[in-house]
Amino acid sequence: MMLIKQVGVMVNILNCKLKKHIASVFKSEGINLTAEQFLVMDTLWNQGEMTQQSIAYIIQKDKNSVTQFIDNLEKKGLVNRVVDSSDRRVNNIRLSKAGMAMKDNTKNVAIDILNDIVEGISEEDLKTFVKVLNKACDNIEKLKE
Amino acid sequence: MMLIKQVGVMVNILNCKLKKHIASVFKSEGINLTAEQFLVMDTLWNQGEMTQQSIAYIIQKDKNSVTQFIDNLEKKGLVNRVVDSSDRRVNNIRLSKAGMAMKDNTKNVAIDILNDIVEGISEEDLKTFVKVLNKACDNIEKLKE
DNA sequence: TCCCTATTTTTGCATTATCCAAACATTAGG
DNA sequence: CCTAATGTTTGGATAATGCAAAAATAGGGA
Repeated sequence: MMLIKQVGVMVNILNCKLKKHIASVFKSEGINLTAEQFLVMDTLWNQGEMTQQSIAYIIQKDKNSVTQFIDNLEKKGLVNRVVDSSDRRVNNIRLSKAGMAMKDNTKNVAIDILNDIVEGISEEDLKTFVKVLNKACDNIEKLKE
Repeated sequence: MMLIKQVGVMVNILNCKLKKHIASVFKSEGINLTAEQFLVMDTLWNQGEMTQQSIAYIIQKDKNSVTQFIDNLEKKGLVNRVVDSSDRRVNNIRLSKAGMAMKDNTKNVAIDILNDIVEGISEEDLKTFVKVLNKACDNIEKLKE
């Protein structure tokens, strides 16, 4: 019972601390991205050009939020909207040269941040942690139906 | 490596889904509280009247955020600011009758939500999950120093 | 008592994330 | 063609969070 209550509170607290920490390290490293913008960039770095809809699906945000993320990334000159040649409703989001250029450094910084954060946690516990995260998300999805 | 990347993404996703789900269930149950406002109310229900600073410490938010939470809860008539008699800088936050009255129902709804969400997850995995959440938070705190 | 500093909270201002509903452009199916 | 569906944008709203400065009060010396 006590345990269950911790889940709700702690997920919220960890998420806030994590976002704040990422913002702070990114800033000190000269990386001008919010946590959410990083999620988008990371998706593009890993999987290349894709539609806003695919991005929304992968990072599990709604389309309005993604529109805004892309707006901000476009303002920063990191991505471009390219109208799809076979379906003109679709925007393909393409990394700009600047967006490409920051890939390696930013990914390294992100990996370092996460390594610092999981310091002292066993591989096994980490596996369980991710498993529970996924299961909880699935459960929430199922509750919607 | 893949595992570590999941941590950052999944914590963000779970937190969003959780907040959204709580908002939706609270709404359908006629409970007019955001997730953060609930954290404040729950703290007051459990520990009684306390200062904004103590609340901020317990729910791990900064003082500005807490000021806003209390503003909104006060507007809803759920809490009152009571100036401390021995130190007039301090506001003691006290539950109103309405704030008290919603306690049992709201706590039950919250417990039900969390039980639904951890459905199918073993007690042991849940313990590990909470342990990792706490450890990760601690790690972030230590990185600040 | 008076001054300086520390503490608790508020204010003002800004950014960001998120939501909803409606609009828009385009495509696809009958 | 026309209608329905799809991908995206827009407008309008609330909320969380951050920073810096201000306001009110307390407390410790000189």
